Amino acid sequence: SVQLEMKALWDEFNQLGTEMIVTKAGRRMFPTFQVKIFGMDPMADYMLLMDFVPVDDKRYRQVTPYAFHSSSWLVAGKADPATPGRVHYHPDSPAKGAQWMKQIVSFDKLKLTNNLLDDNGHIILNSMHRYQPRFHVVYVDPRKDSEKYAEENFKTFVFEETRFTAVTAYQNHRITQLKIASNPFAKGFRDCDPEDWPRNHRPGALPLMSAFARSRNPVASPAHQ
Amino acid sequence: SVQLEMKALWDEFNQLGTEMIVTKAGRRMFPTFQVKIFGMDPMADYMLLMDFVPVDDKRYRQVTPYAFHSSSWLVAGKADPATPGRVHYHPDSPAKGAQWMKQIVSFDKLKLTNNLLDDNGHIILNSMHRYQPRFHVVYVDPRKDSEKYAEENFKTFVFEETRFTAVTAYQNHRITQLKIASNPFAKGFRDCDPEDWPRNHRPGALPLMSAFARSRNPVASPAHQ
DNA sequence: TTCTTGTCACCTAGGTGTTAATAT
DNA sequence: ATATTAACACCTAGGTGACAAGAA
Repeated sequence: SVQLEMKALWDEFNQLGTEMIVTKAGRRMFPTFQVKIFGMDPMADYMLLMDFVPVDDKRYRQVTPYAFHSSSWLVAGKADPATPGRVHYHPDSPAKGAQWMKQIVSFDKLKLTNNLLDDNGHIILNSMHRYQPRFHVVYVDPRKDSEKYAEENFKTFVFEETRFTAVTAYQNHRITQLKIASNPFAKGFRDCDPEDWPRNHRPGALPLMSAFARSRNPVASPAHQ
Repeated sequence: SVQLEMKALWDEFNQLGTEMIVTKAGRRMFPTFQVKIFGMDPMADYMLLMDFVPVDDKRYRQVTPYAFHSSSWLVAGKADPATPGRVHYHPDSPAKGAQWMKQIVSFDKLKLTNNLLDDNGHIILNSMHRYQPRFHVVYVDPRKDSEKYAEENFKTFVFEETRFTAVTAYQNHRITQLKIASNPFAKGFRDCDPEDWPRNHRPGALPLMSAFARSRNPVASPAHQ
């Protein structure tokens, strides 16, 4: 069995409608997909991997800018042609069950891109489409004709609270604020509670949102030469 | 067969008498021990590891400060009691031969410590003693009674130019300068040739040494109160 | 006196959202 | 009008030798 780590945080994002940035160079997910695993054979080898499947066949649109705080999306038509269905193997694969079970397994090397020609092995997604991450455990069968048992050596786990919309820029300002509040790498954009987060964070108690229009980069205004 | 990477740099250090810092928290080696590997069975599993053996049974002493530029050492007596003979497994172990051969194998996670009670799995060495790094390749024998074949499934490689003296502070100023000149993390201490190194570096052409007594930290000179 | 320790400024390396400019 | 890109300030995380103070 598998337990999703940081479930409370995932739930908080999911309630607002999680968005994940995709870039040409590849962007990590936040929250990071992390799991605790139970019930493996400690001595057997396993491969761990993830893939991403479309939640529906729709393409989404930004809502009018003045509803930026809203979490609503407009359906903009049918989905774009499917992207190459890549998978991401956890870099420690293959490893023994004992190794996988003795600590949290973190997919923090996984990156999302919208570059259809990506050759860094990143996961390719269509922006403005919704995706469901999936987690797969593959038992490395020592038998010679292991291909025949592929079916039974394969187990898939889906956590619906990890669904998200791929975007090139955040659409919902509350998602932006929750990312800033909870991702250590975005600390530079925080306004308040320099020490209250994430130590004393209770899920459900949302952080104070900062004023919308605060300029934090007074430098470098090339001013349209 | 195995080929040592950055051999020219190792030679340059070795000529001066390589020193490696050991600290309580653990310090990486520089140069980093890196190898290219040839002739493995691409489909077989291997473990790669390193250990460190004393070069002699001597303890060394600092020479008088006014000979700081010299690379000479005084023998200070017999070696201290041997440290726990730890080994460092390359973190990617075990992996297929194909995986090991397709790129340079770098032991950049290996750290040296002088803390006999270290529980971070670092290599424990005695300061002021000389050591020879060794590189071992272990074939993971799929046979049930693999223990019996341990002898033949084991191969050791020694590069004498990687010998060094463990120290808590550099003894030879020319070693310090060569470290500063060639280690990217020490760039803050460089005086000259901000771009000539290491791009245009030819082994044998030693970098210009900076003036000995140049204060780069004008702050905090308590001046012997 | 010789050696070790802990702190520090200064780097490398790379993950954030912001912003202005560009593309569609 | 909407979506994407690239440069950037500002972080996290951690690897350097210098230095002063402490230990042996």
